[in-house]
Amino acid sequence: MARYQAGIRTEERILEATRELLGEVGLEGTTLKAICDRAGVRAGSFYNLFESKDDAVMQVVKDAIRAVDPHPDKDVPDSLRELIEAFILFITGQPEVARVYLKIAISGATNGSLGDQIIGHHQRRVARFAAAIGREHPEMDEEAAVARAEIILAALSGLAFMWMIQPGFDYASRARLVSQSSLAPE
Amino acid sequence: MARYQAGIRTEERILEATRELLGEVGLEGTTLKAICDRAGVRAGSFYNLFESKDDAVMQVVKDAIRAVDPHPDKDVPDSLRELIEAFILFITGQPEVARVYLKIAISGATNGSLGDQIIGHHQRRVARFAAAIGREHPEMDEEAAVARAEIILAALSGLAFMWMIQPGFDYASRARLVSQSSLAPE
DNA sequence: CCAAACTTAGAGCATTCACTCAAAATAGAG
DNA sequence: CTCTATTTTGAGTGAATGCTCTAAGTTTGG
Repeated sequence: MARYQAGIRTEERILEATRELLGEVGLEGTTLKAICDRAGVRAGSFYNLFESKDDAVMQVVKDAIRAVDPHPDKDVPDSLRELIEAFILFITGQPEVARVYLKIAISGATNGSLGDQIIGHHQRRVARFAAAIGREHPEMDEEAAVARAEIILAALSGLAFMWMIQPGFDYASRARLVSQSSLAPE
Repeated sequence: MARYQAGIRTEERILEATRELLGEVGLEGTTLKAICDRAGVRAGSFYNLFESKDDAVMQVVKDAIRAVDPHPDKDVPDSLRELIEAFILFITGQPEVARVYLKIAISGATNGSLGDQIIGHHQRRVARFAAAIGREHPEMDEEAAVARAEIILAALSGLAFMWMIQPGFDYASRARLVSQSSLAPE
């Protein structure tokens, strides 16, 4: 299954087109035709490289998350502060991709693989936050750490929600308040 | 424009069908055909009574909000605690309609009238929360009251988000913690 | 019972969507 | 250069979608 250069470049063009469209016109406007038009490709080529439209969208979302992941190589444990900063960067750095993420997550897992994958990612994120909290507060039992992780993520998500509705909302600084208050002793 | 009884009953059946469908299959599954099938009505009748599909969805969402509104008659000012309880009731009482609300809000106002209306409603809600806070804390200036209202709504929304992703999440009690902490002096 | 107003039916329209497929074109290894 | 594997094309499919329109039917007030 040796790839040719042409195919690899086409794949990149398609992902770039998908990323741009998600940013410009949201998930609704990111149709297959729109992706193909922008990438300068016909539908057949798209399906030679991707399983489905959702496949391409999911890759873009995953890339965006990965781009701000503090330690994509899994061996280094991350601090809560780093994780929170990564979340802030994810929301502020690619707001429209983040919007898609939240939207799909809210839509639930009934919609098929896209929702399933994002919810799965979210739950792994909760676990990662909880692990960091557990590491920094050894006196806390696991249940309490998970509860705190959920609250922190709820706050970060809720602030993101407000920001997306009210463009003037100062997301980053409010989110850092969450960081401070959550890092303080109970 | 005197209404006949038949038309009024049909309108109610359509709204009931829409409400049920939003709860059972979400916004995606609530198609015109599904609504009409369940209401036992043809498309023509639907459009005799509603401007568009979004019109019917919007009425359902508005009704749900209104049903838990502490003081629909505007003269009585509401307390912050009442407003928070109303929000909790909105989320827990009709979770799937609330899901639709959050989803449309996140989708933004570019999607047309549905998004516009929900964002408008949201902003009125912020103002109402801020007014209640201002009433209960006369020493606080207006800007601070608005900021606090935004944070409270962000927390409530974020918790709702978590609940929708993790069904085991105990929304009501966590949300009441927001209530307590936000009612405490600064 | 009449007539005007309102309601309903239901076929059908125009559009959009994600996706398929067989054949032509091209790239790359030997 | 040749031969094979990969890539690209682009018309086409079938299934949805929201919505329209006209003719027929029903309700209501007088």
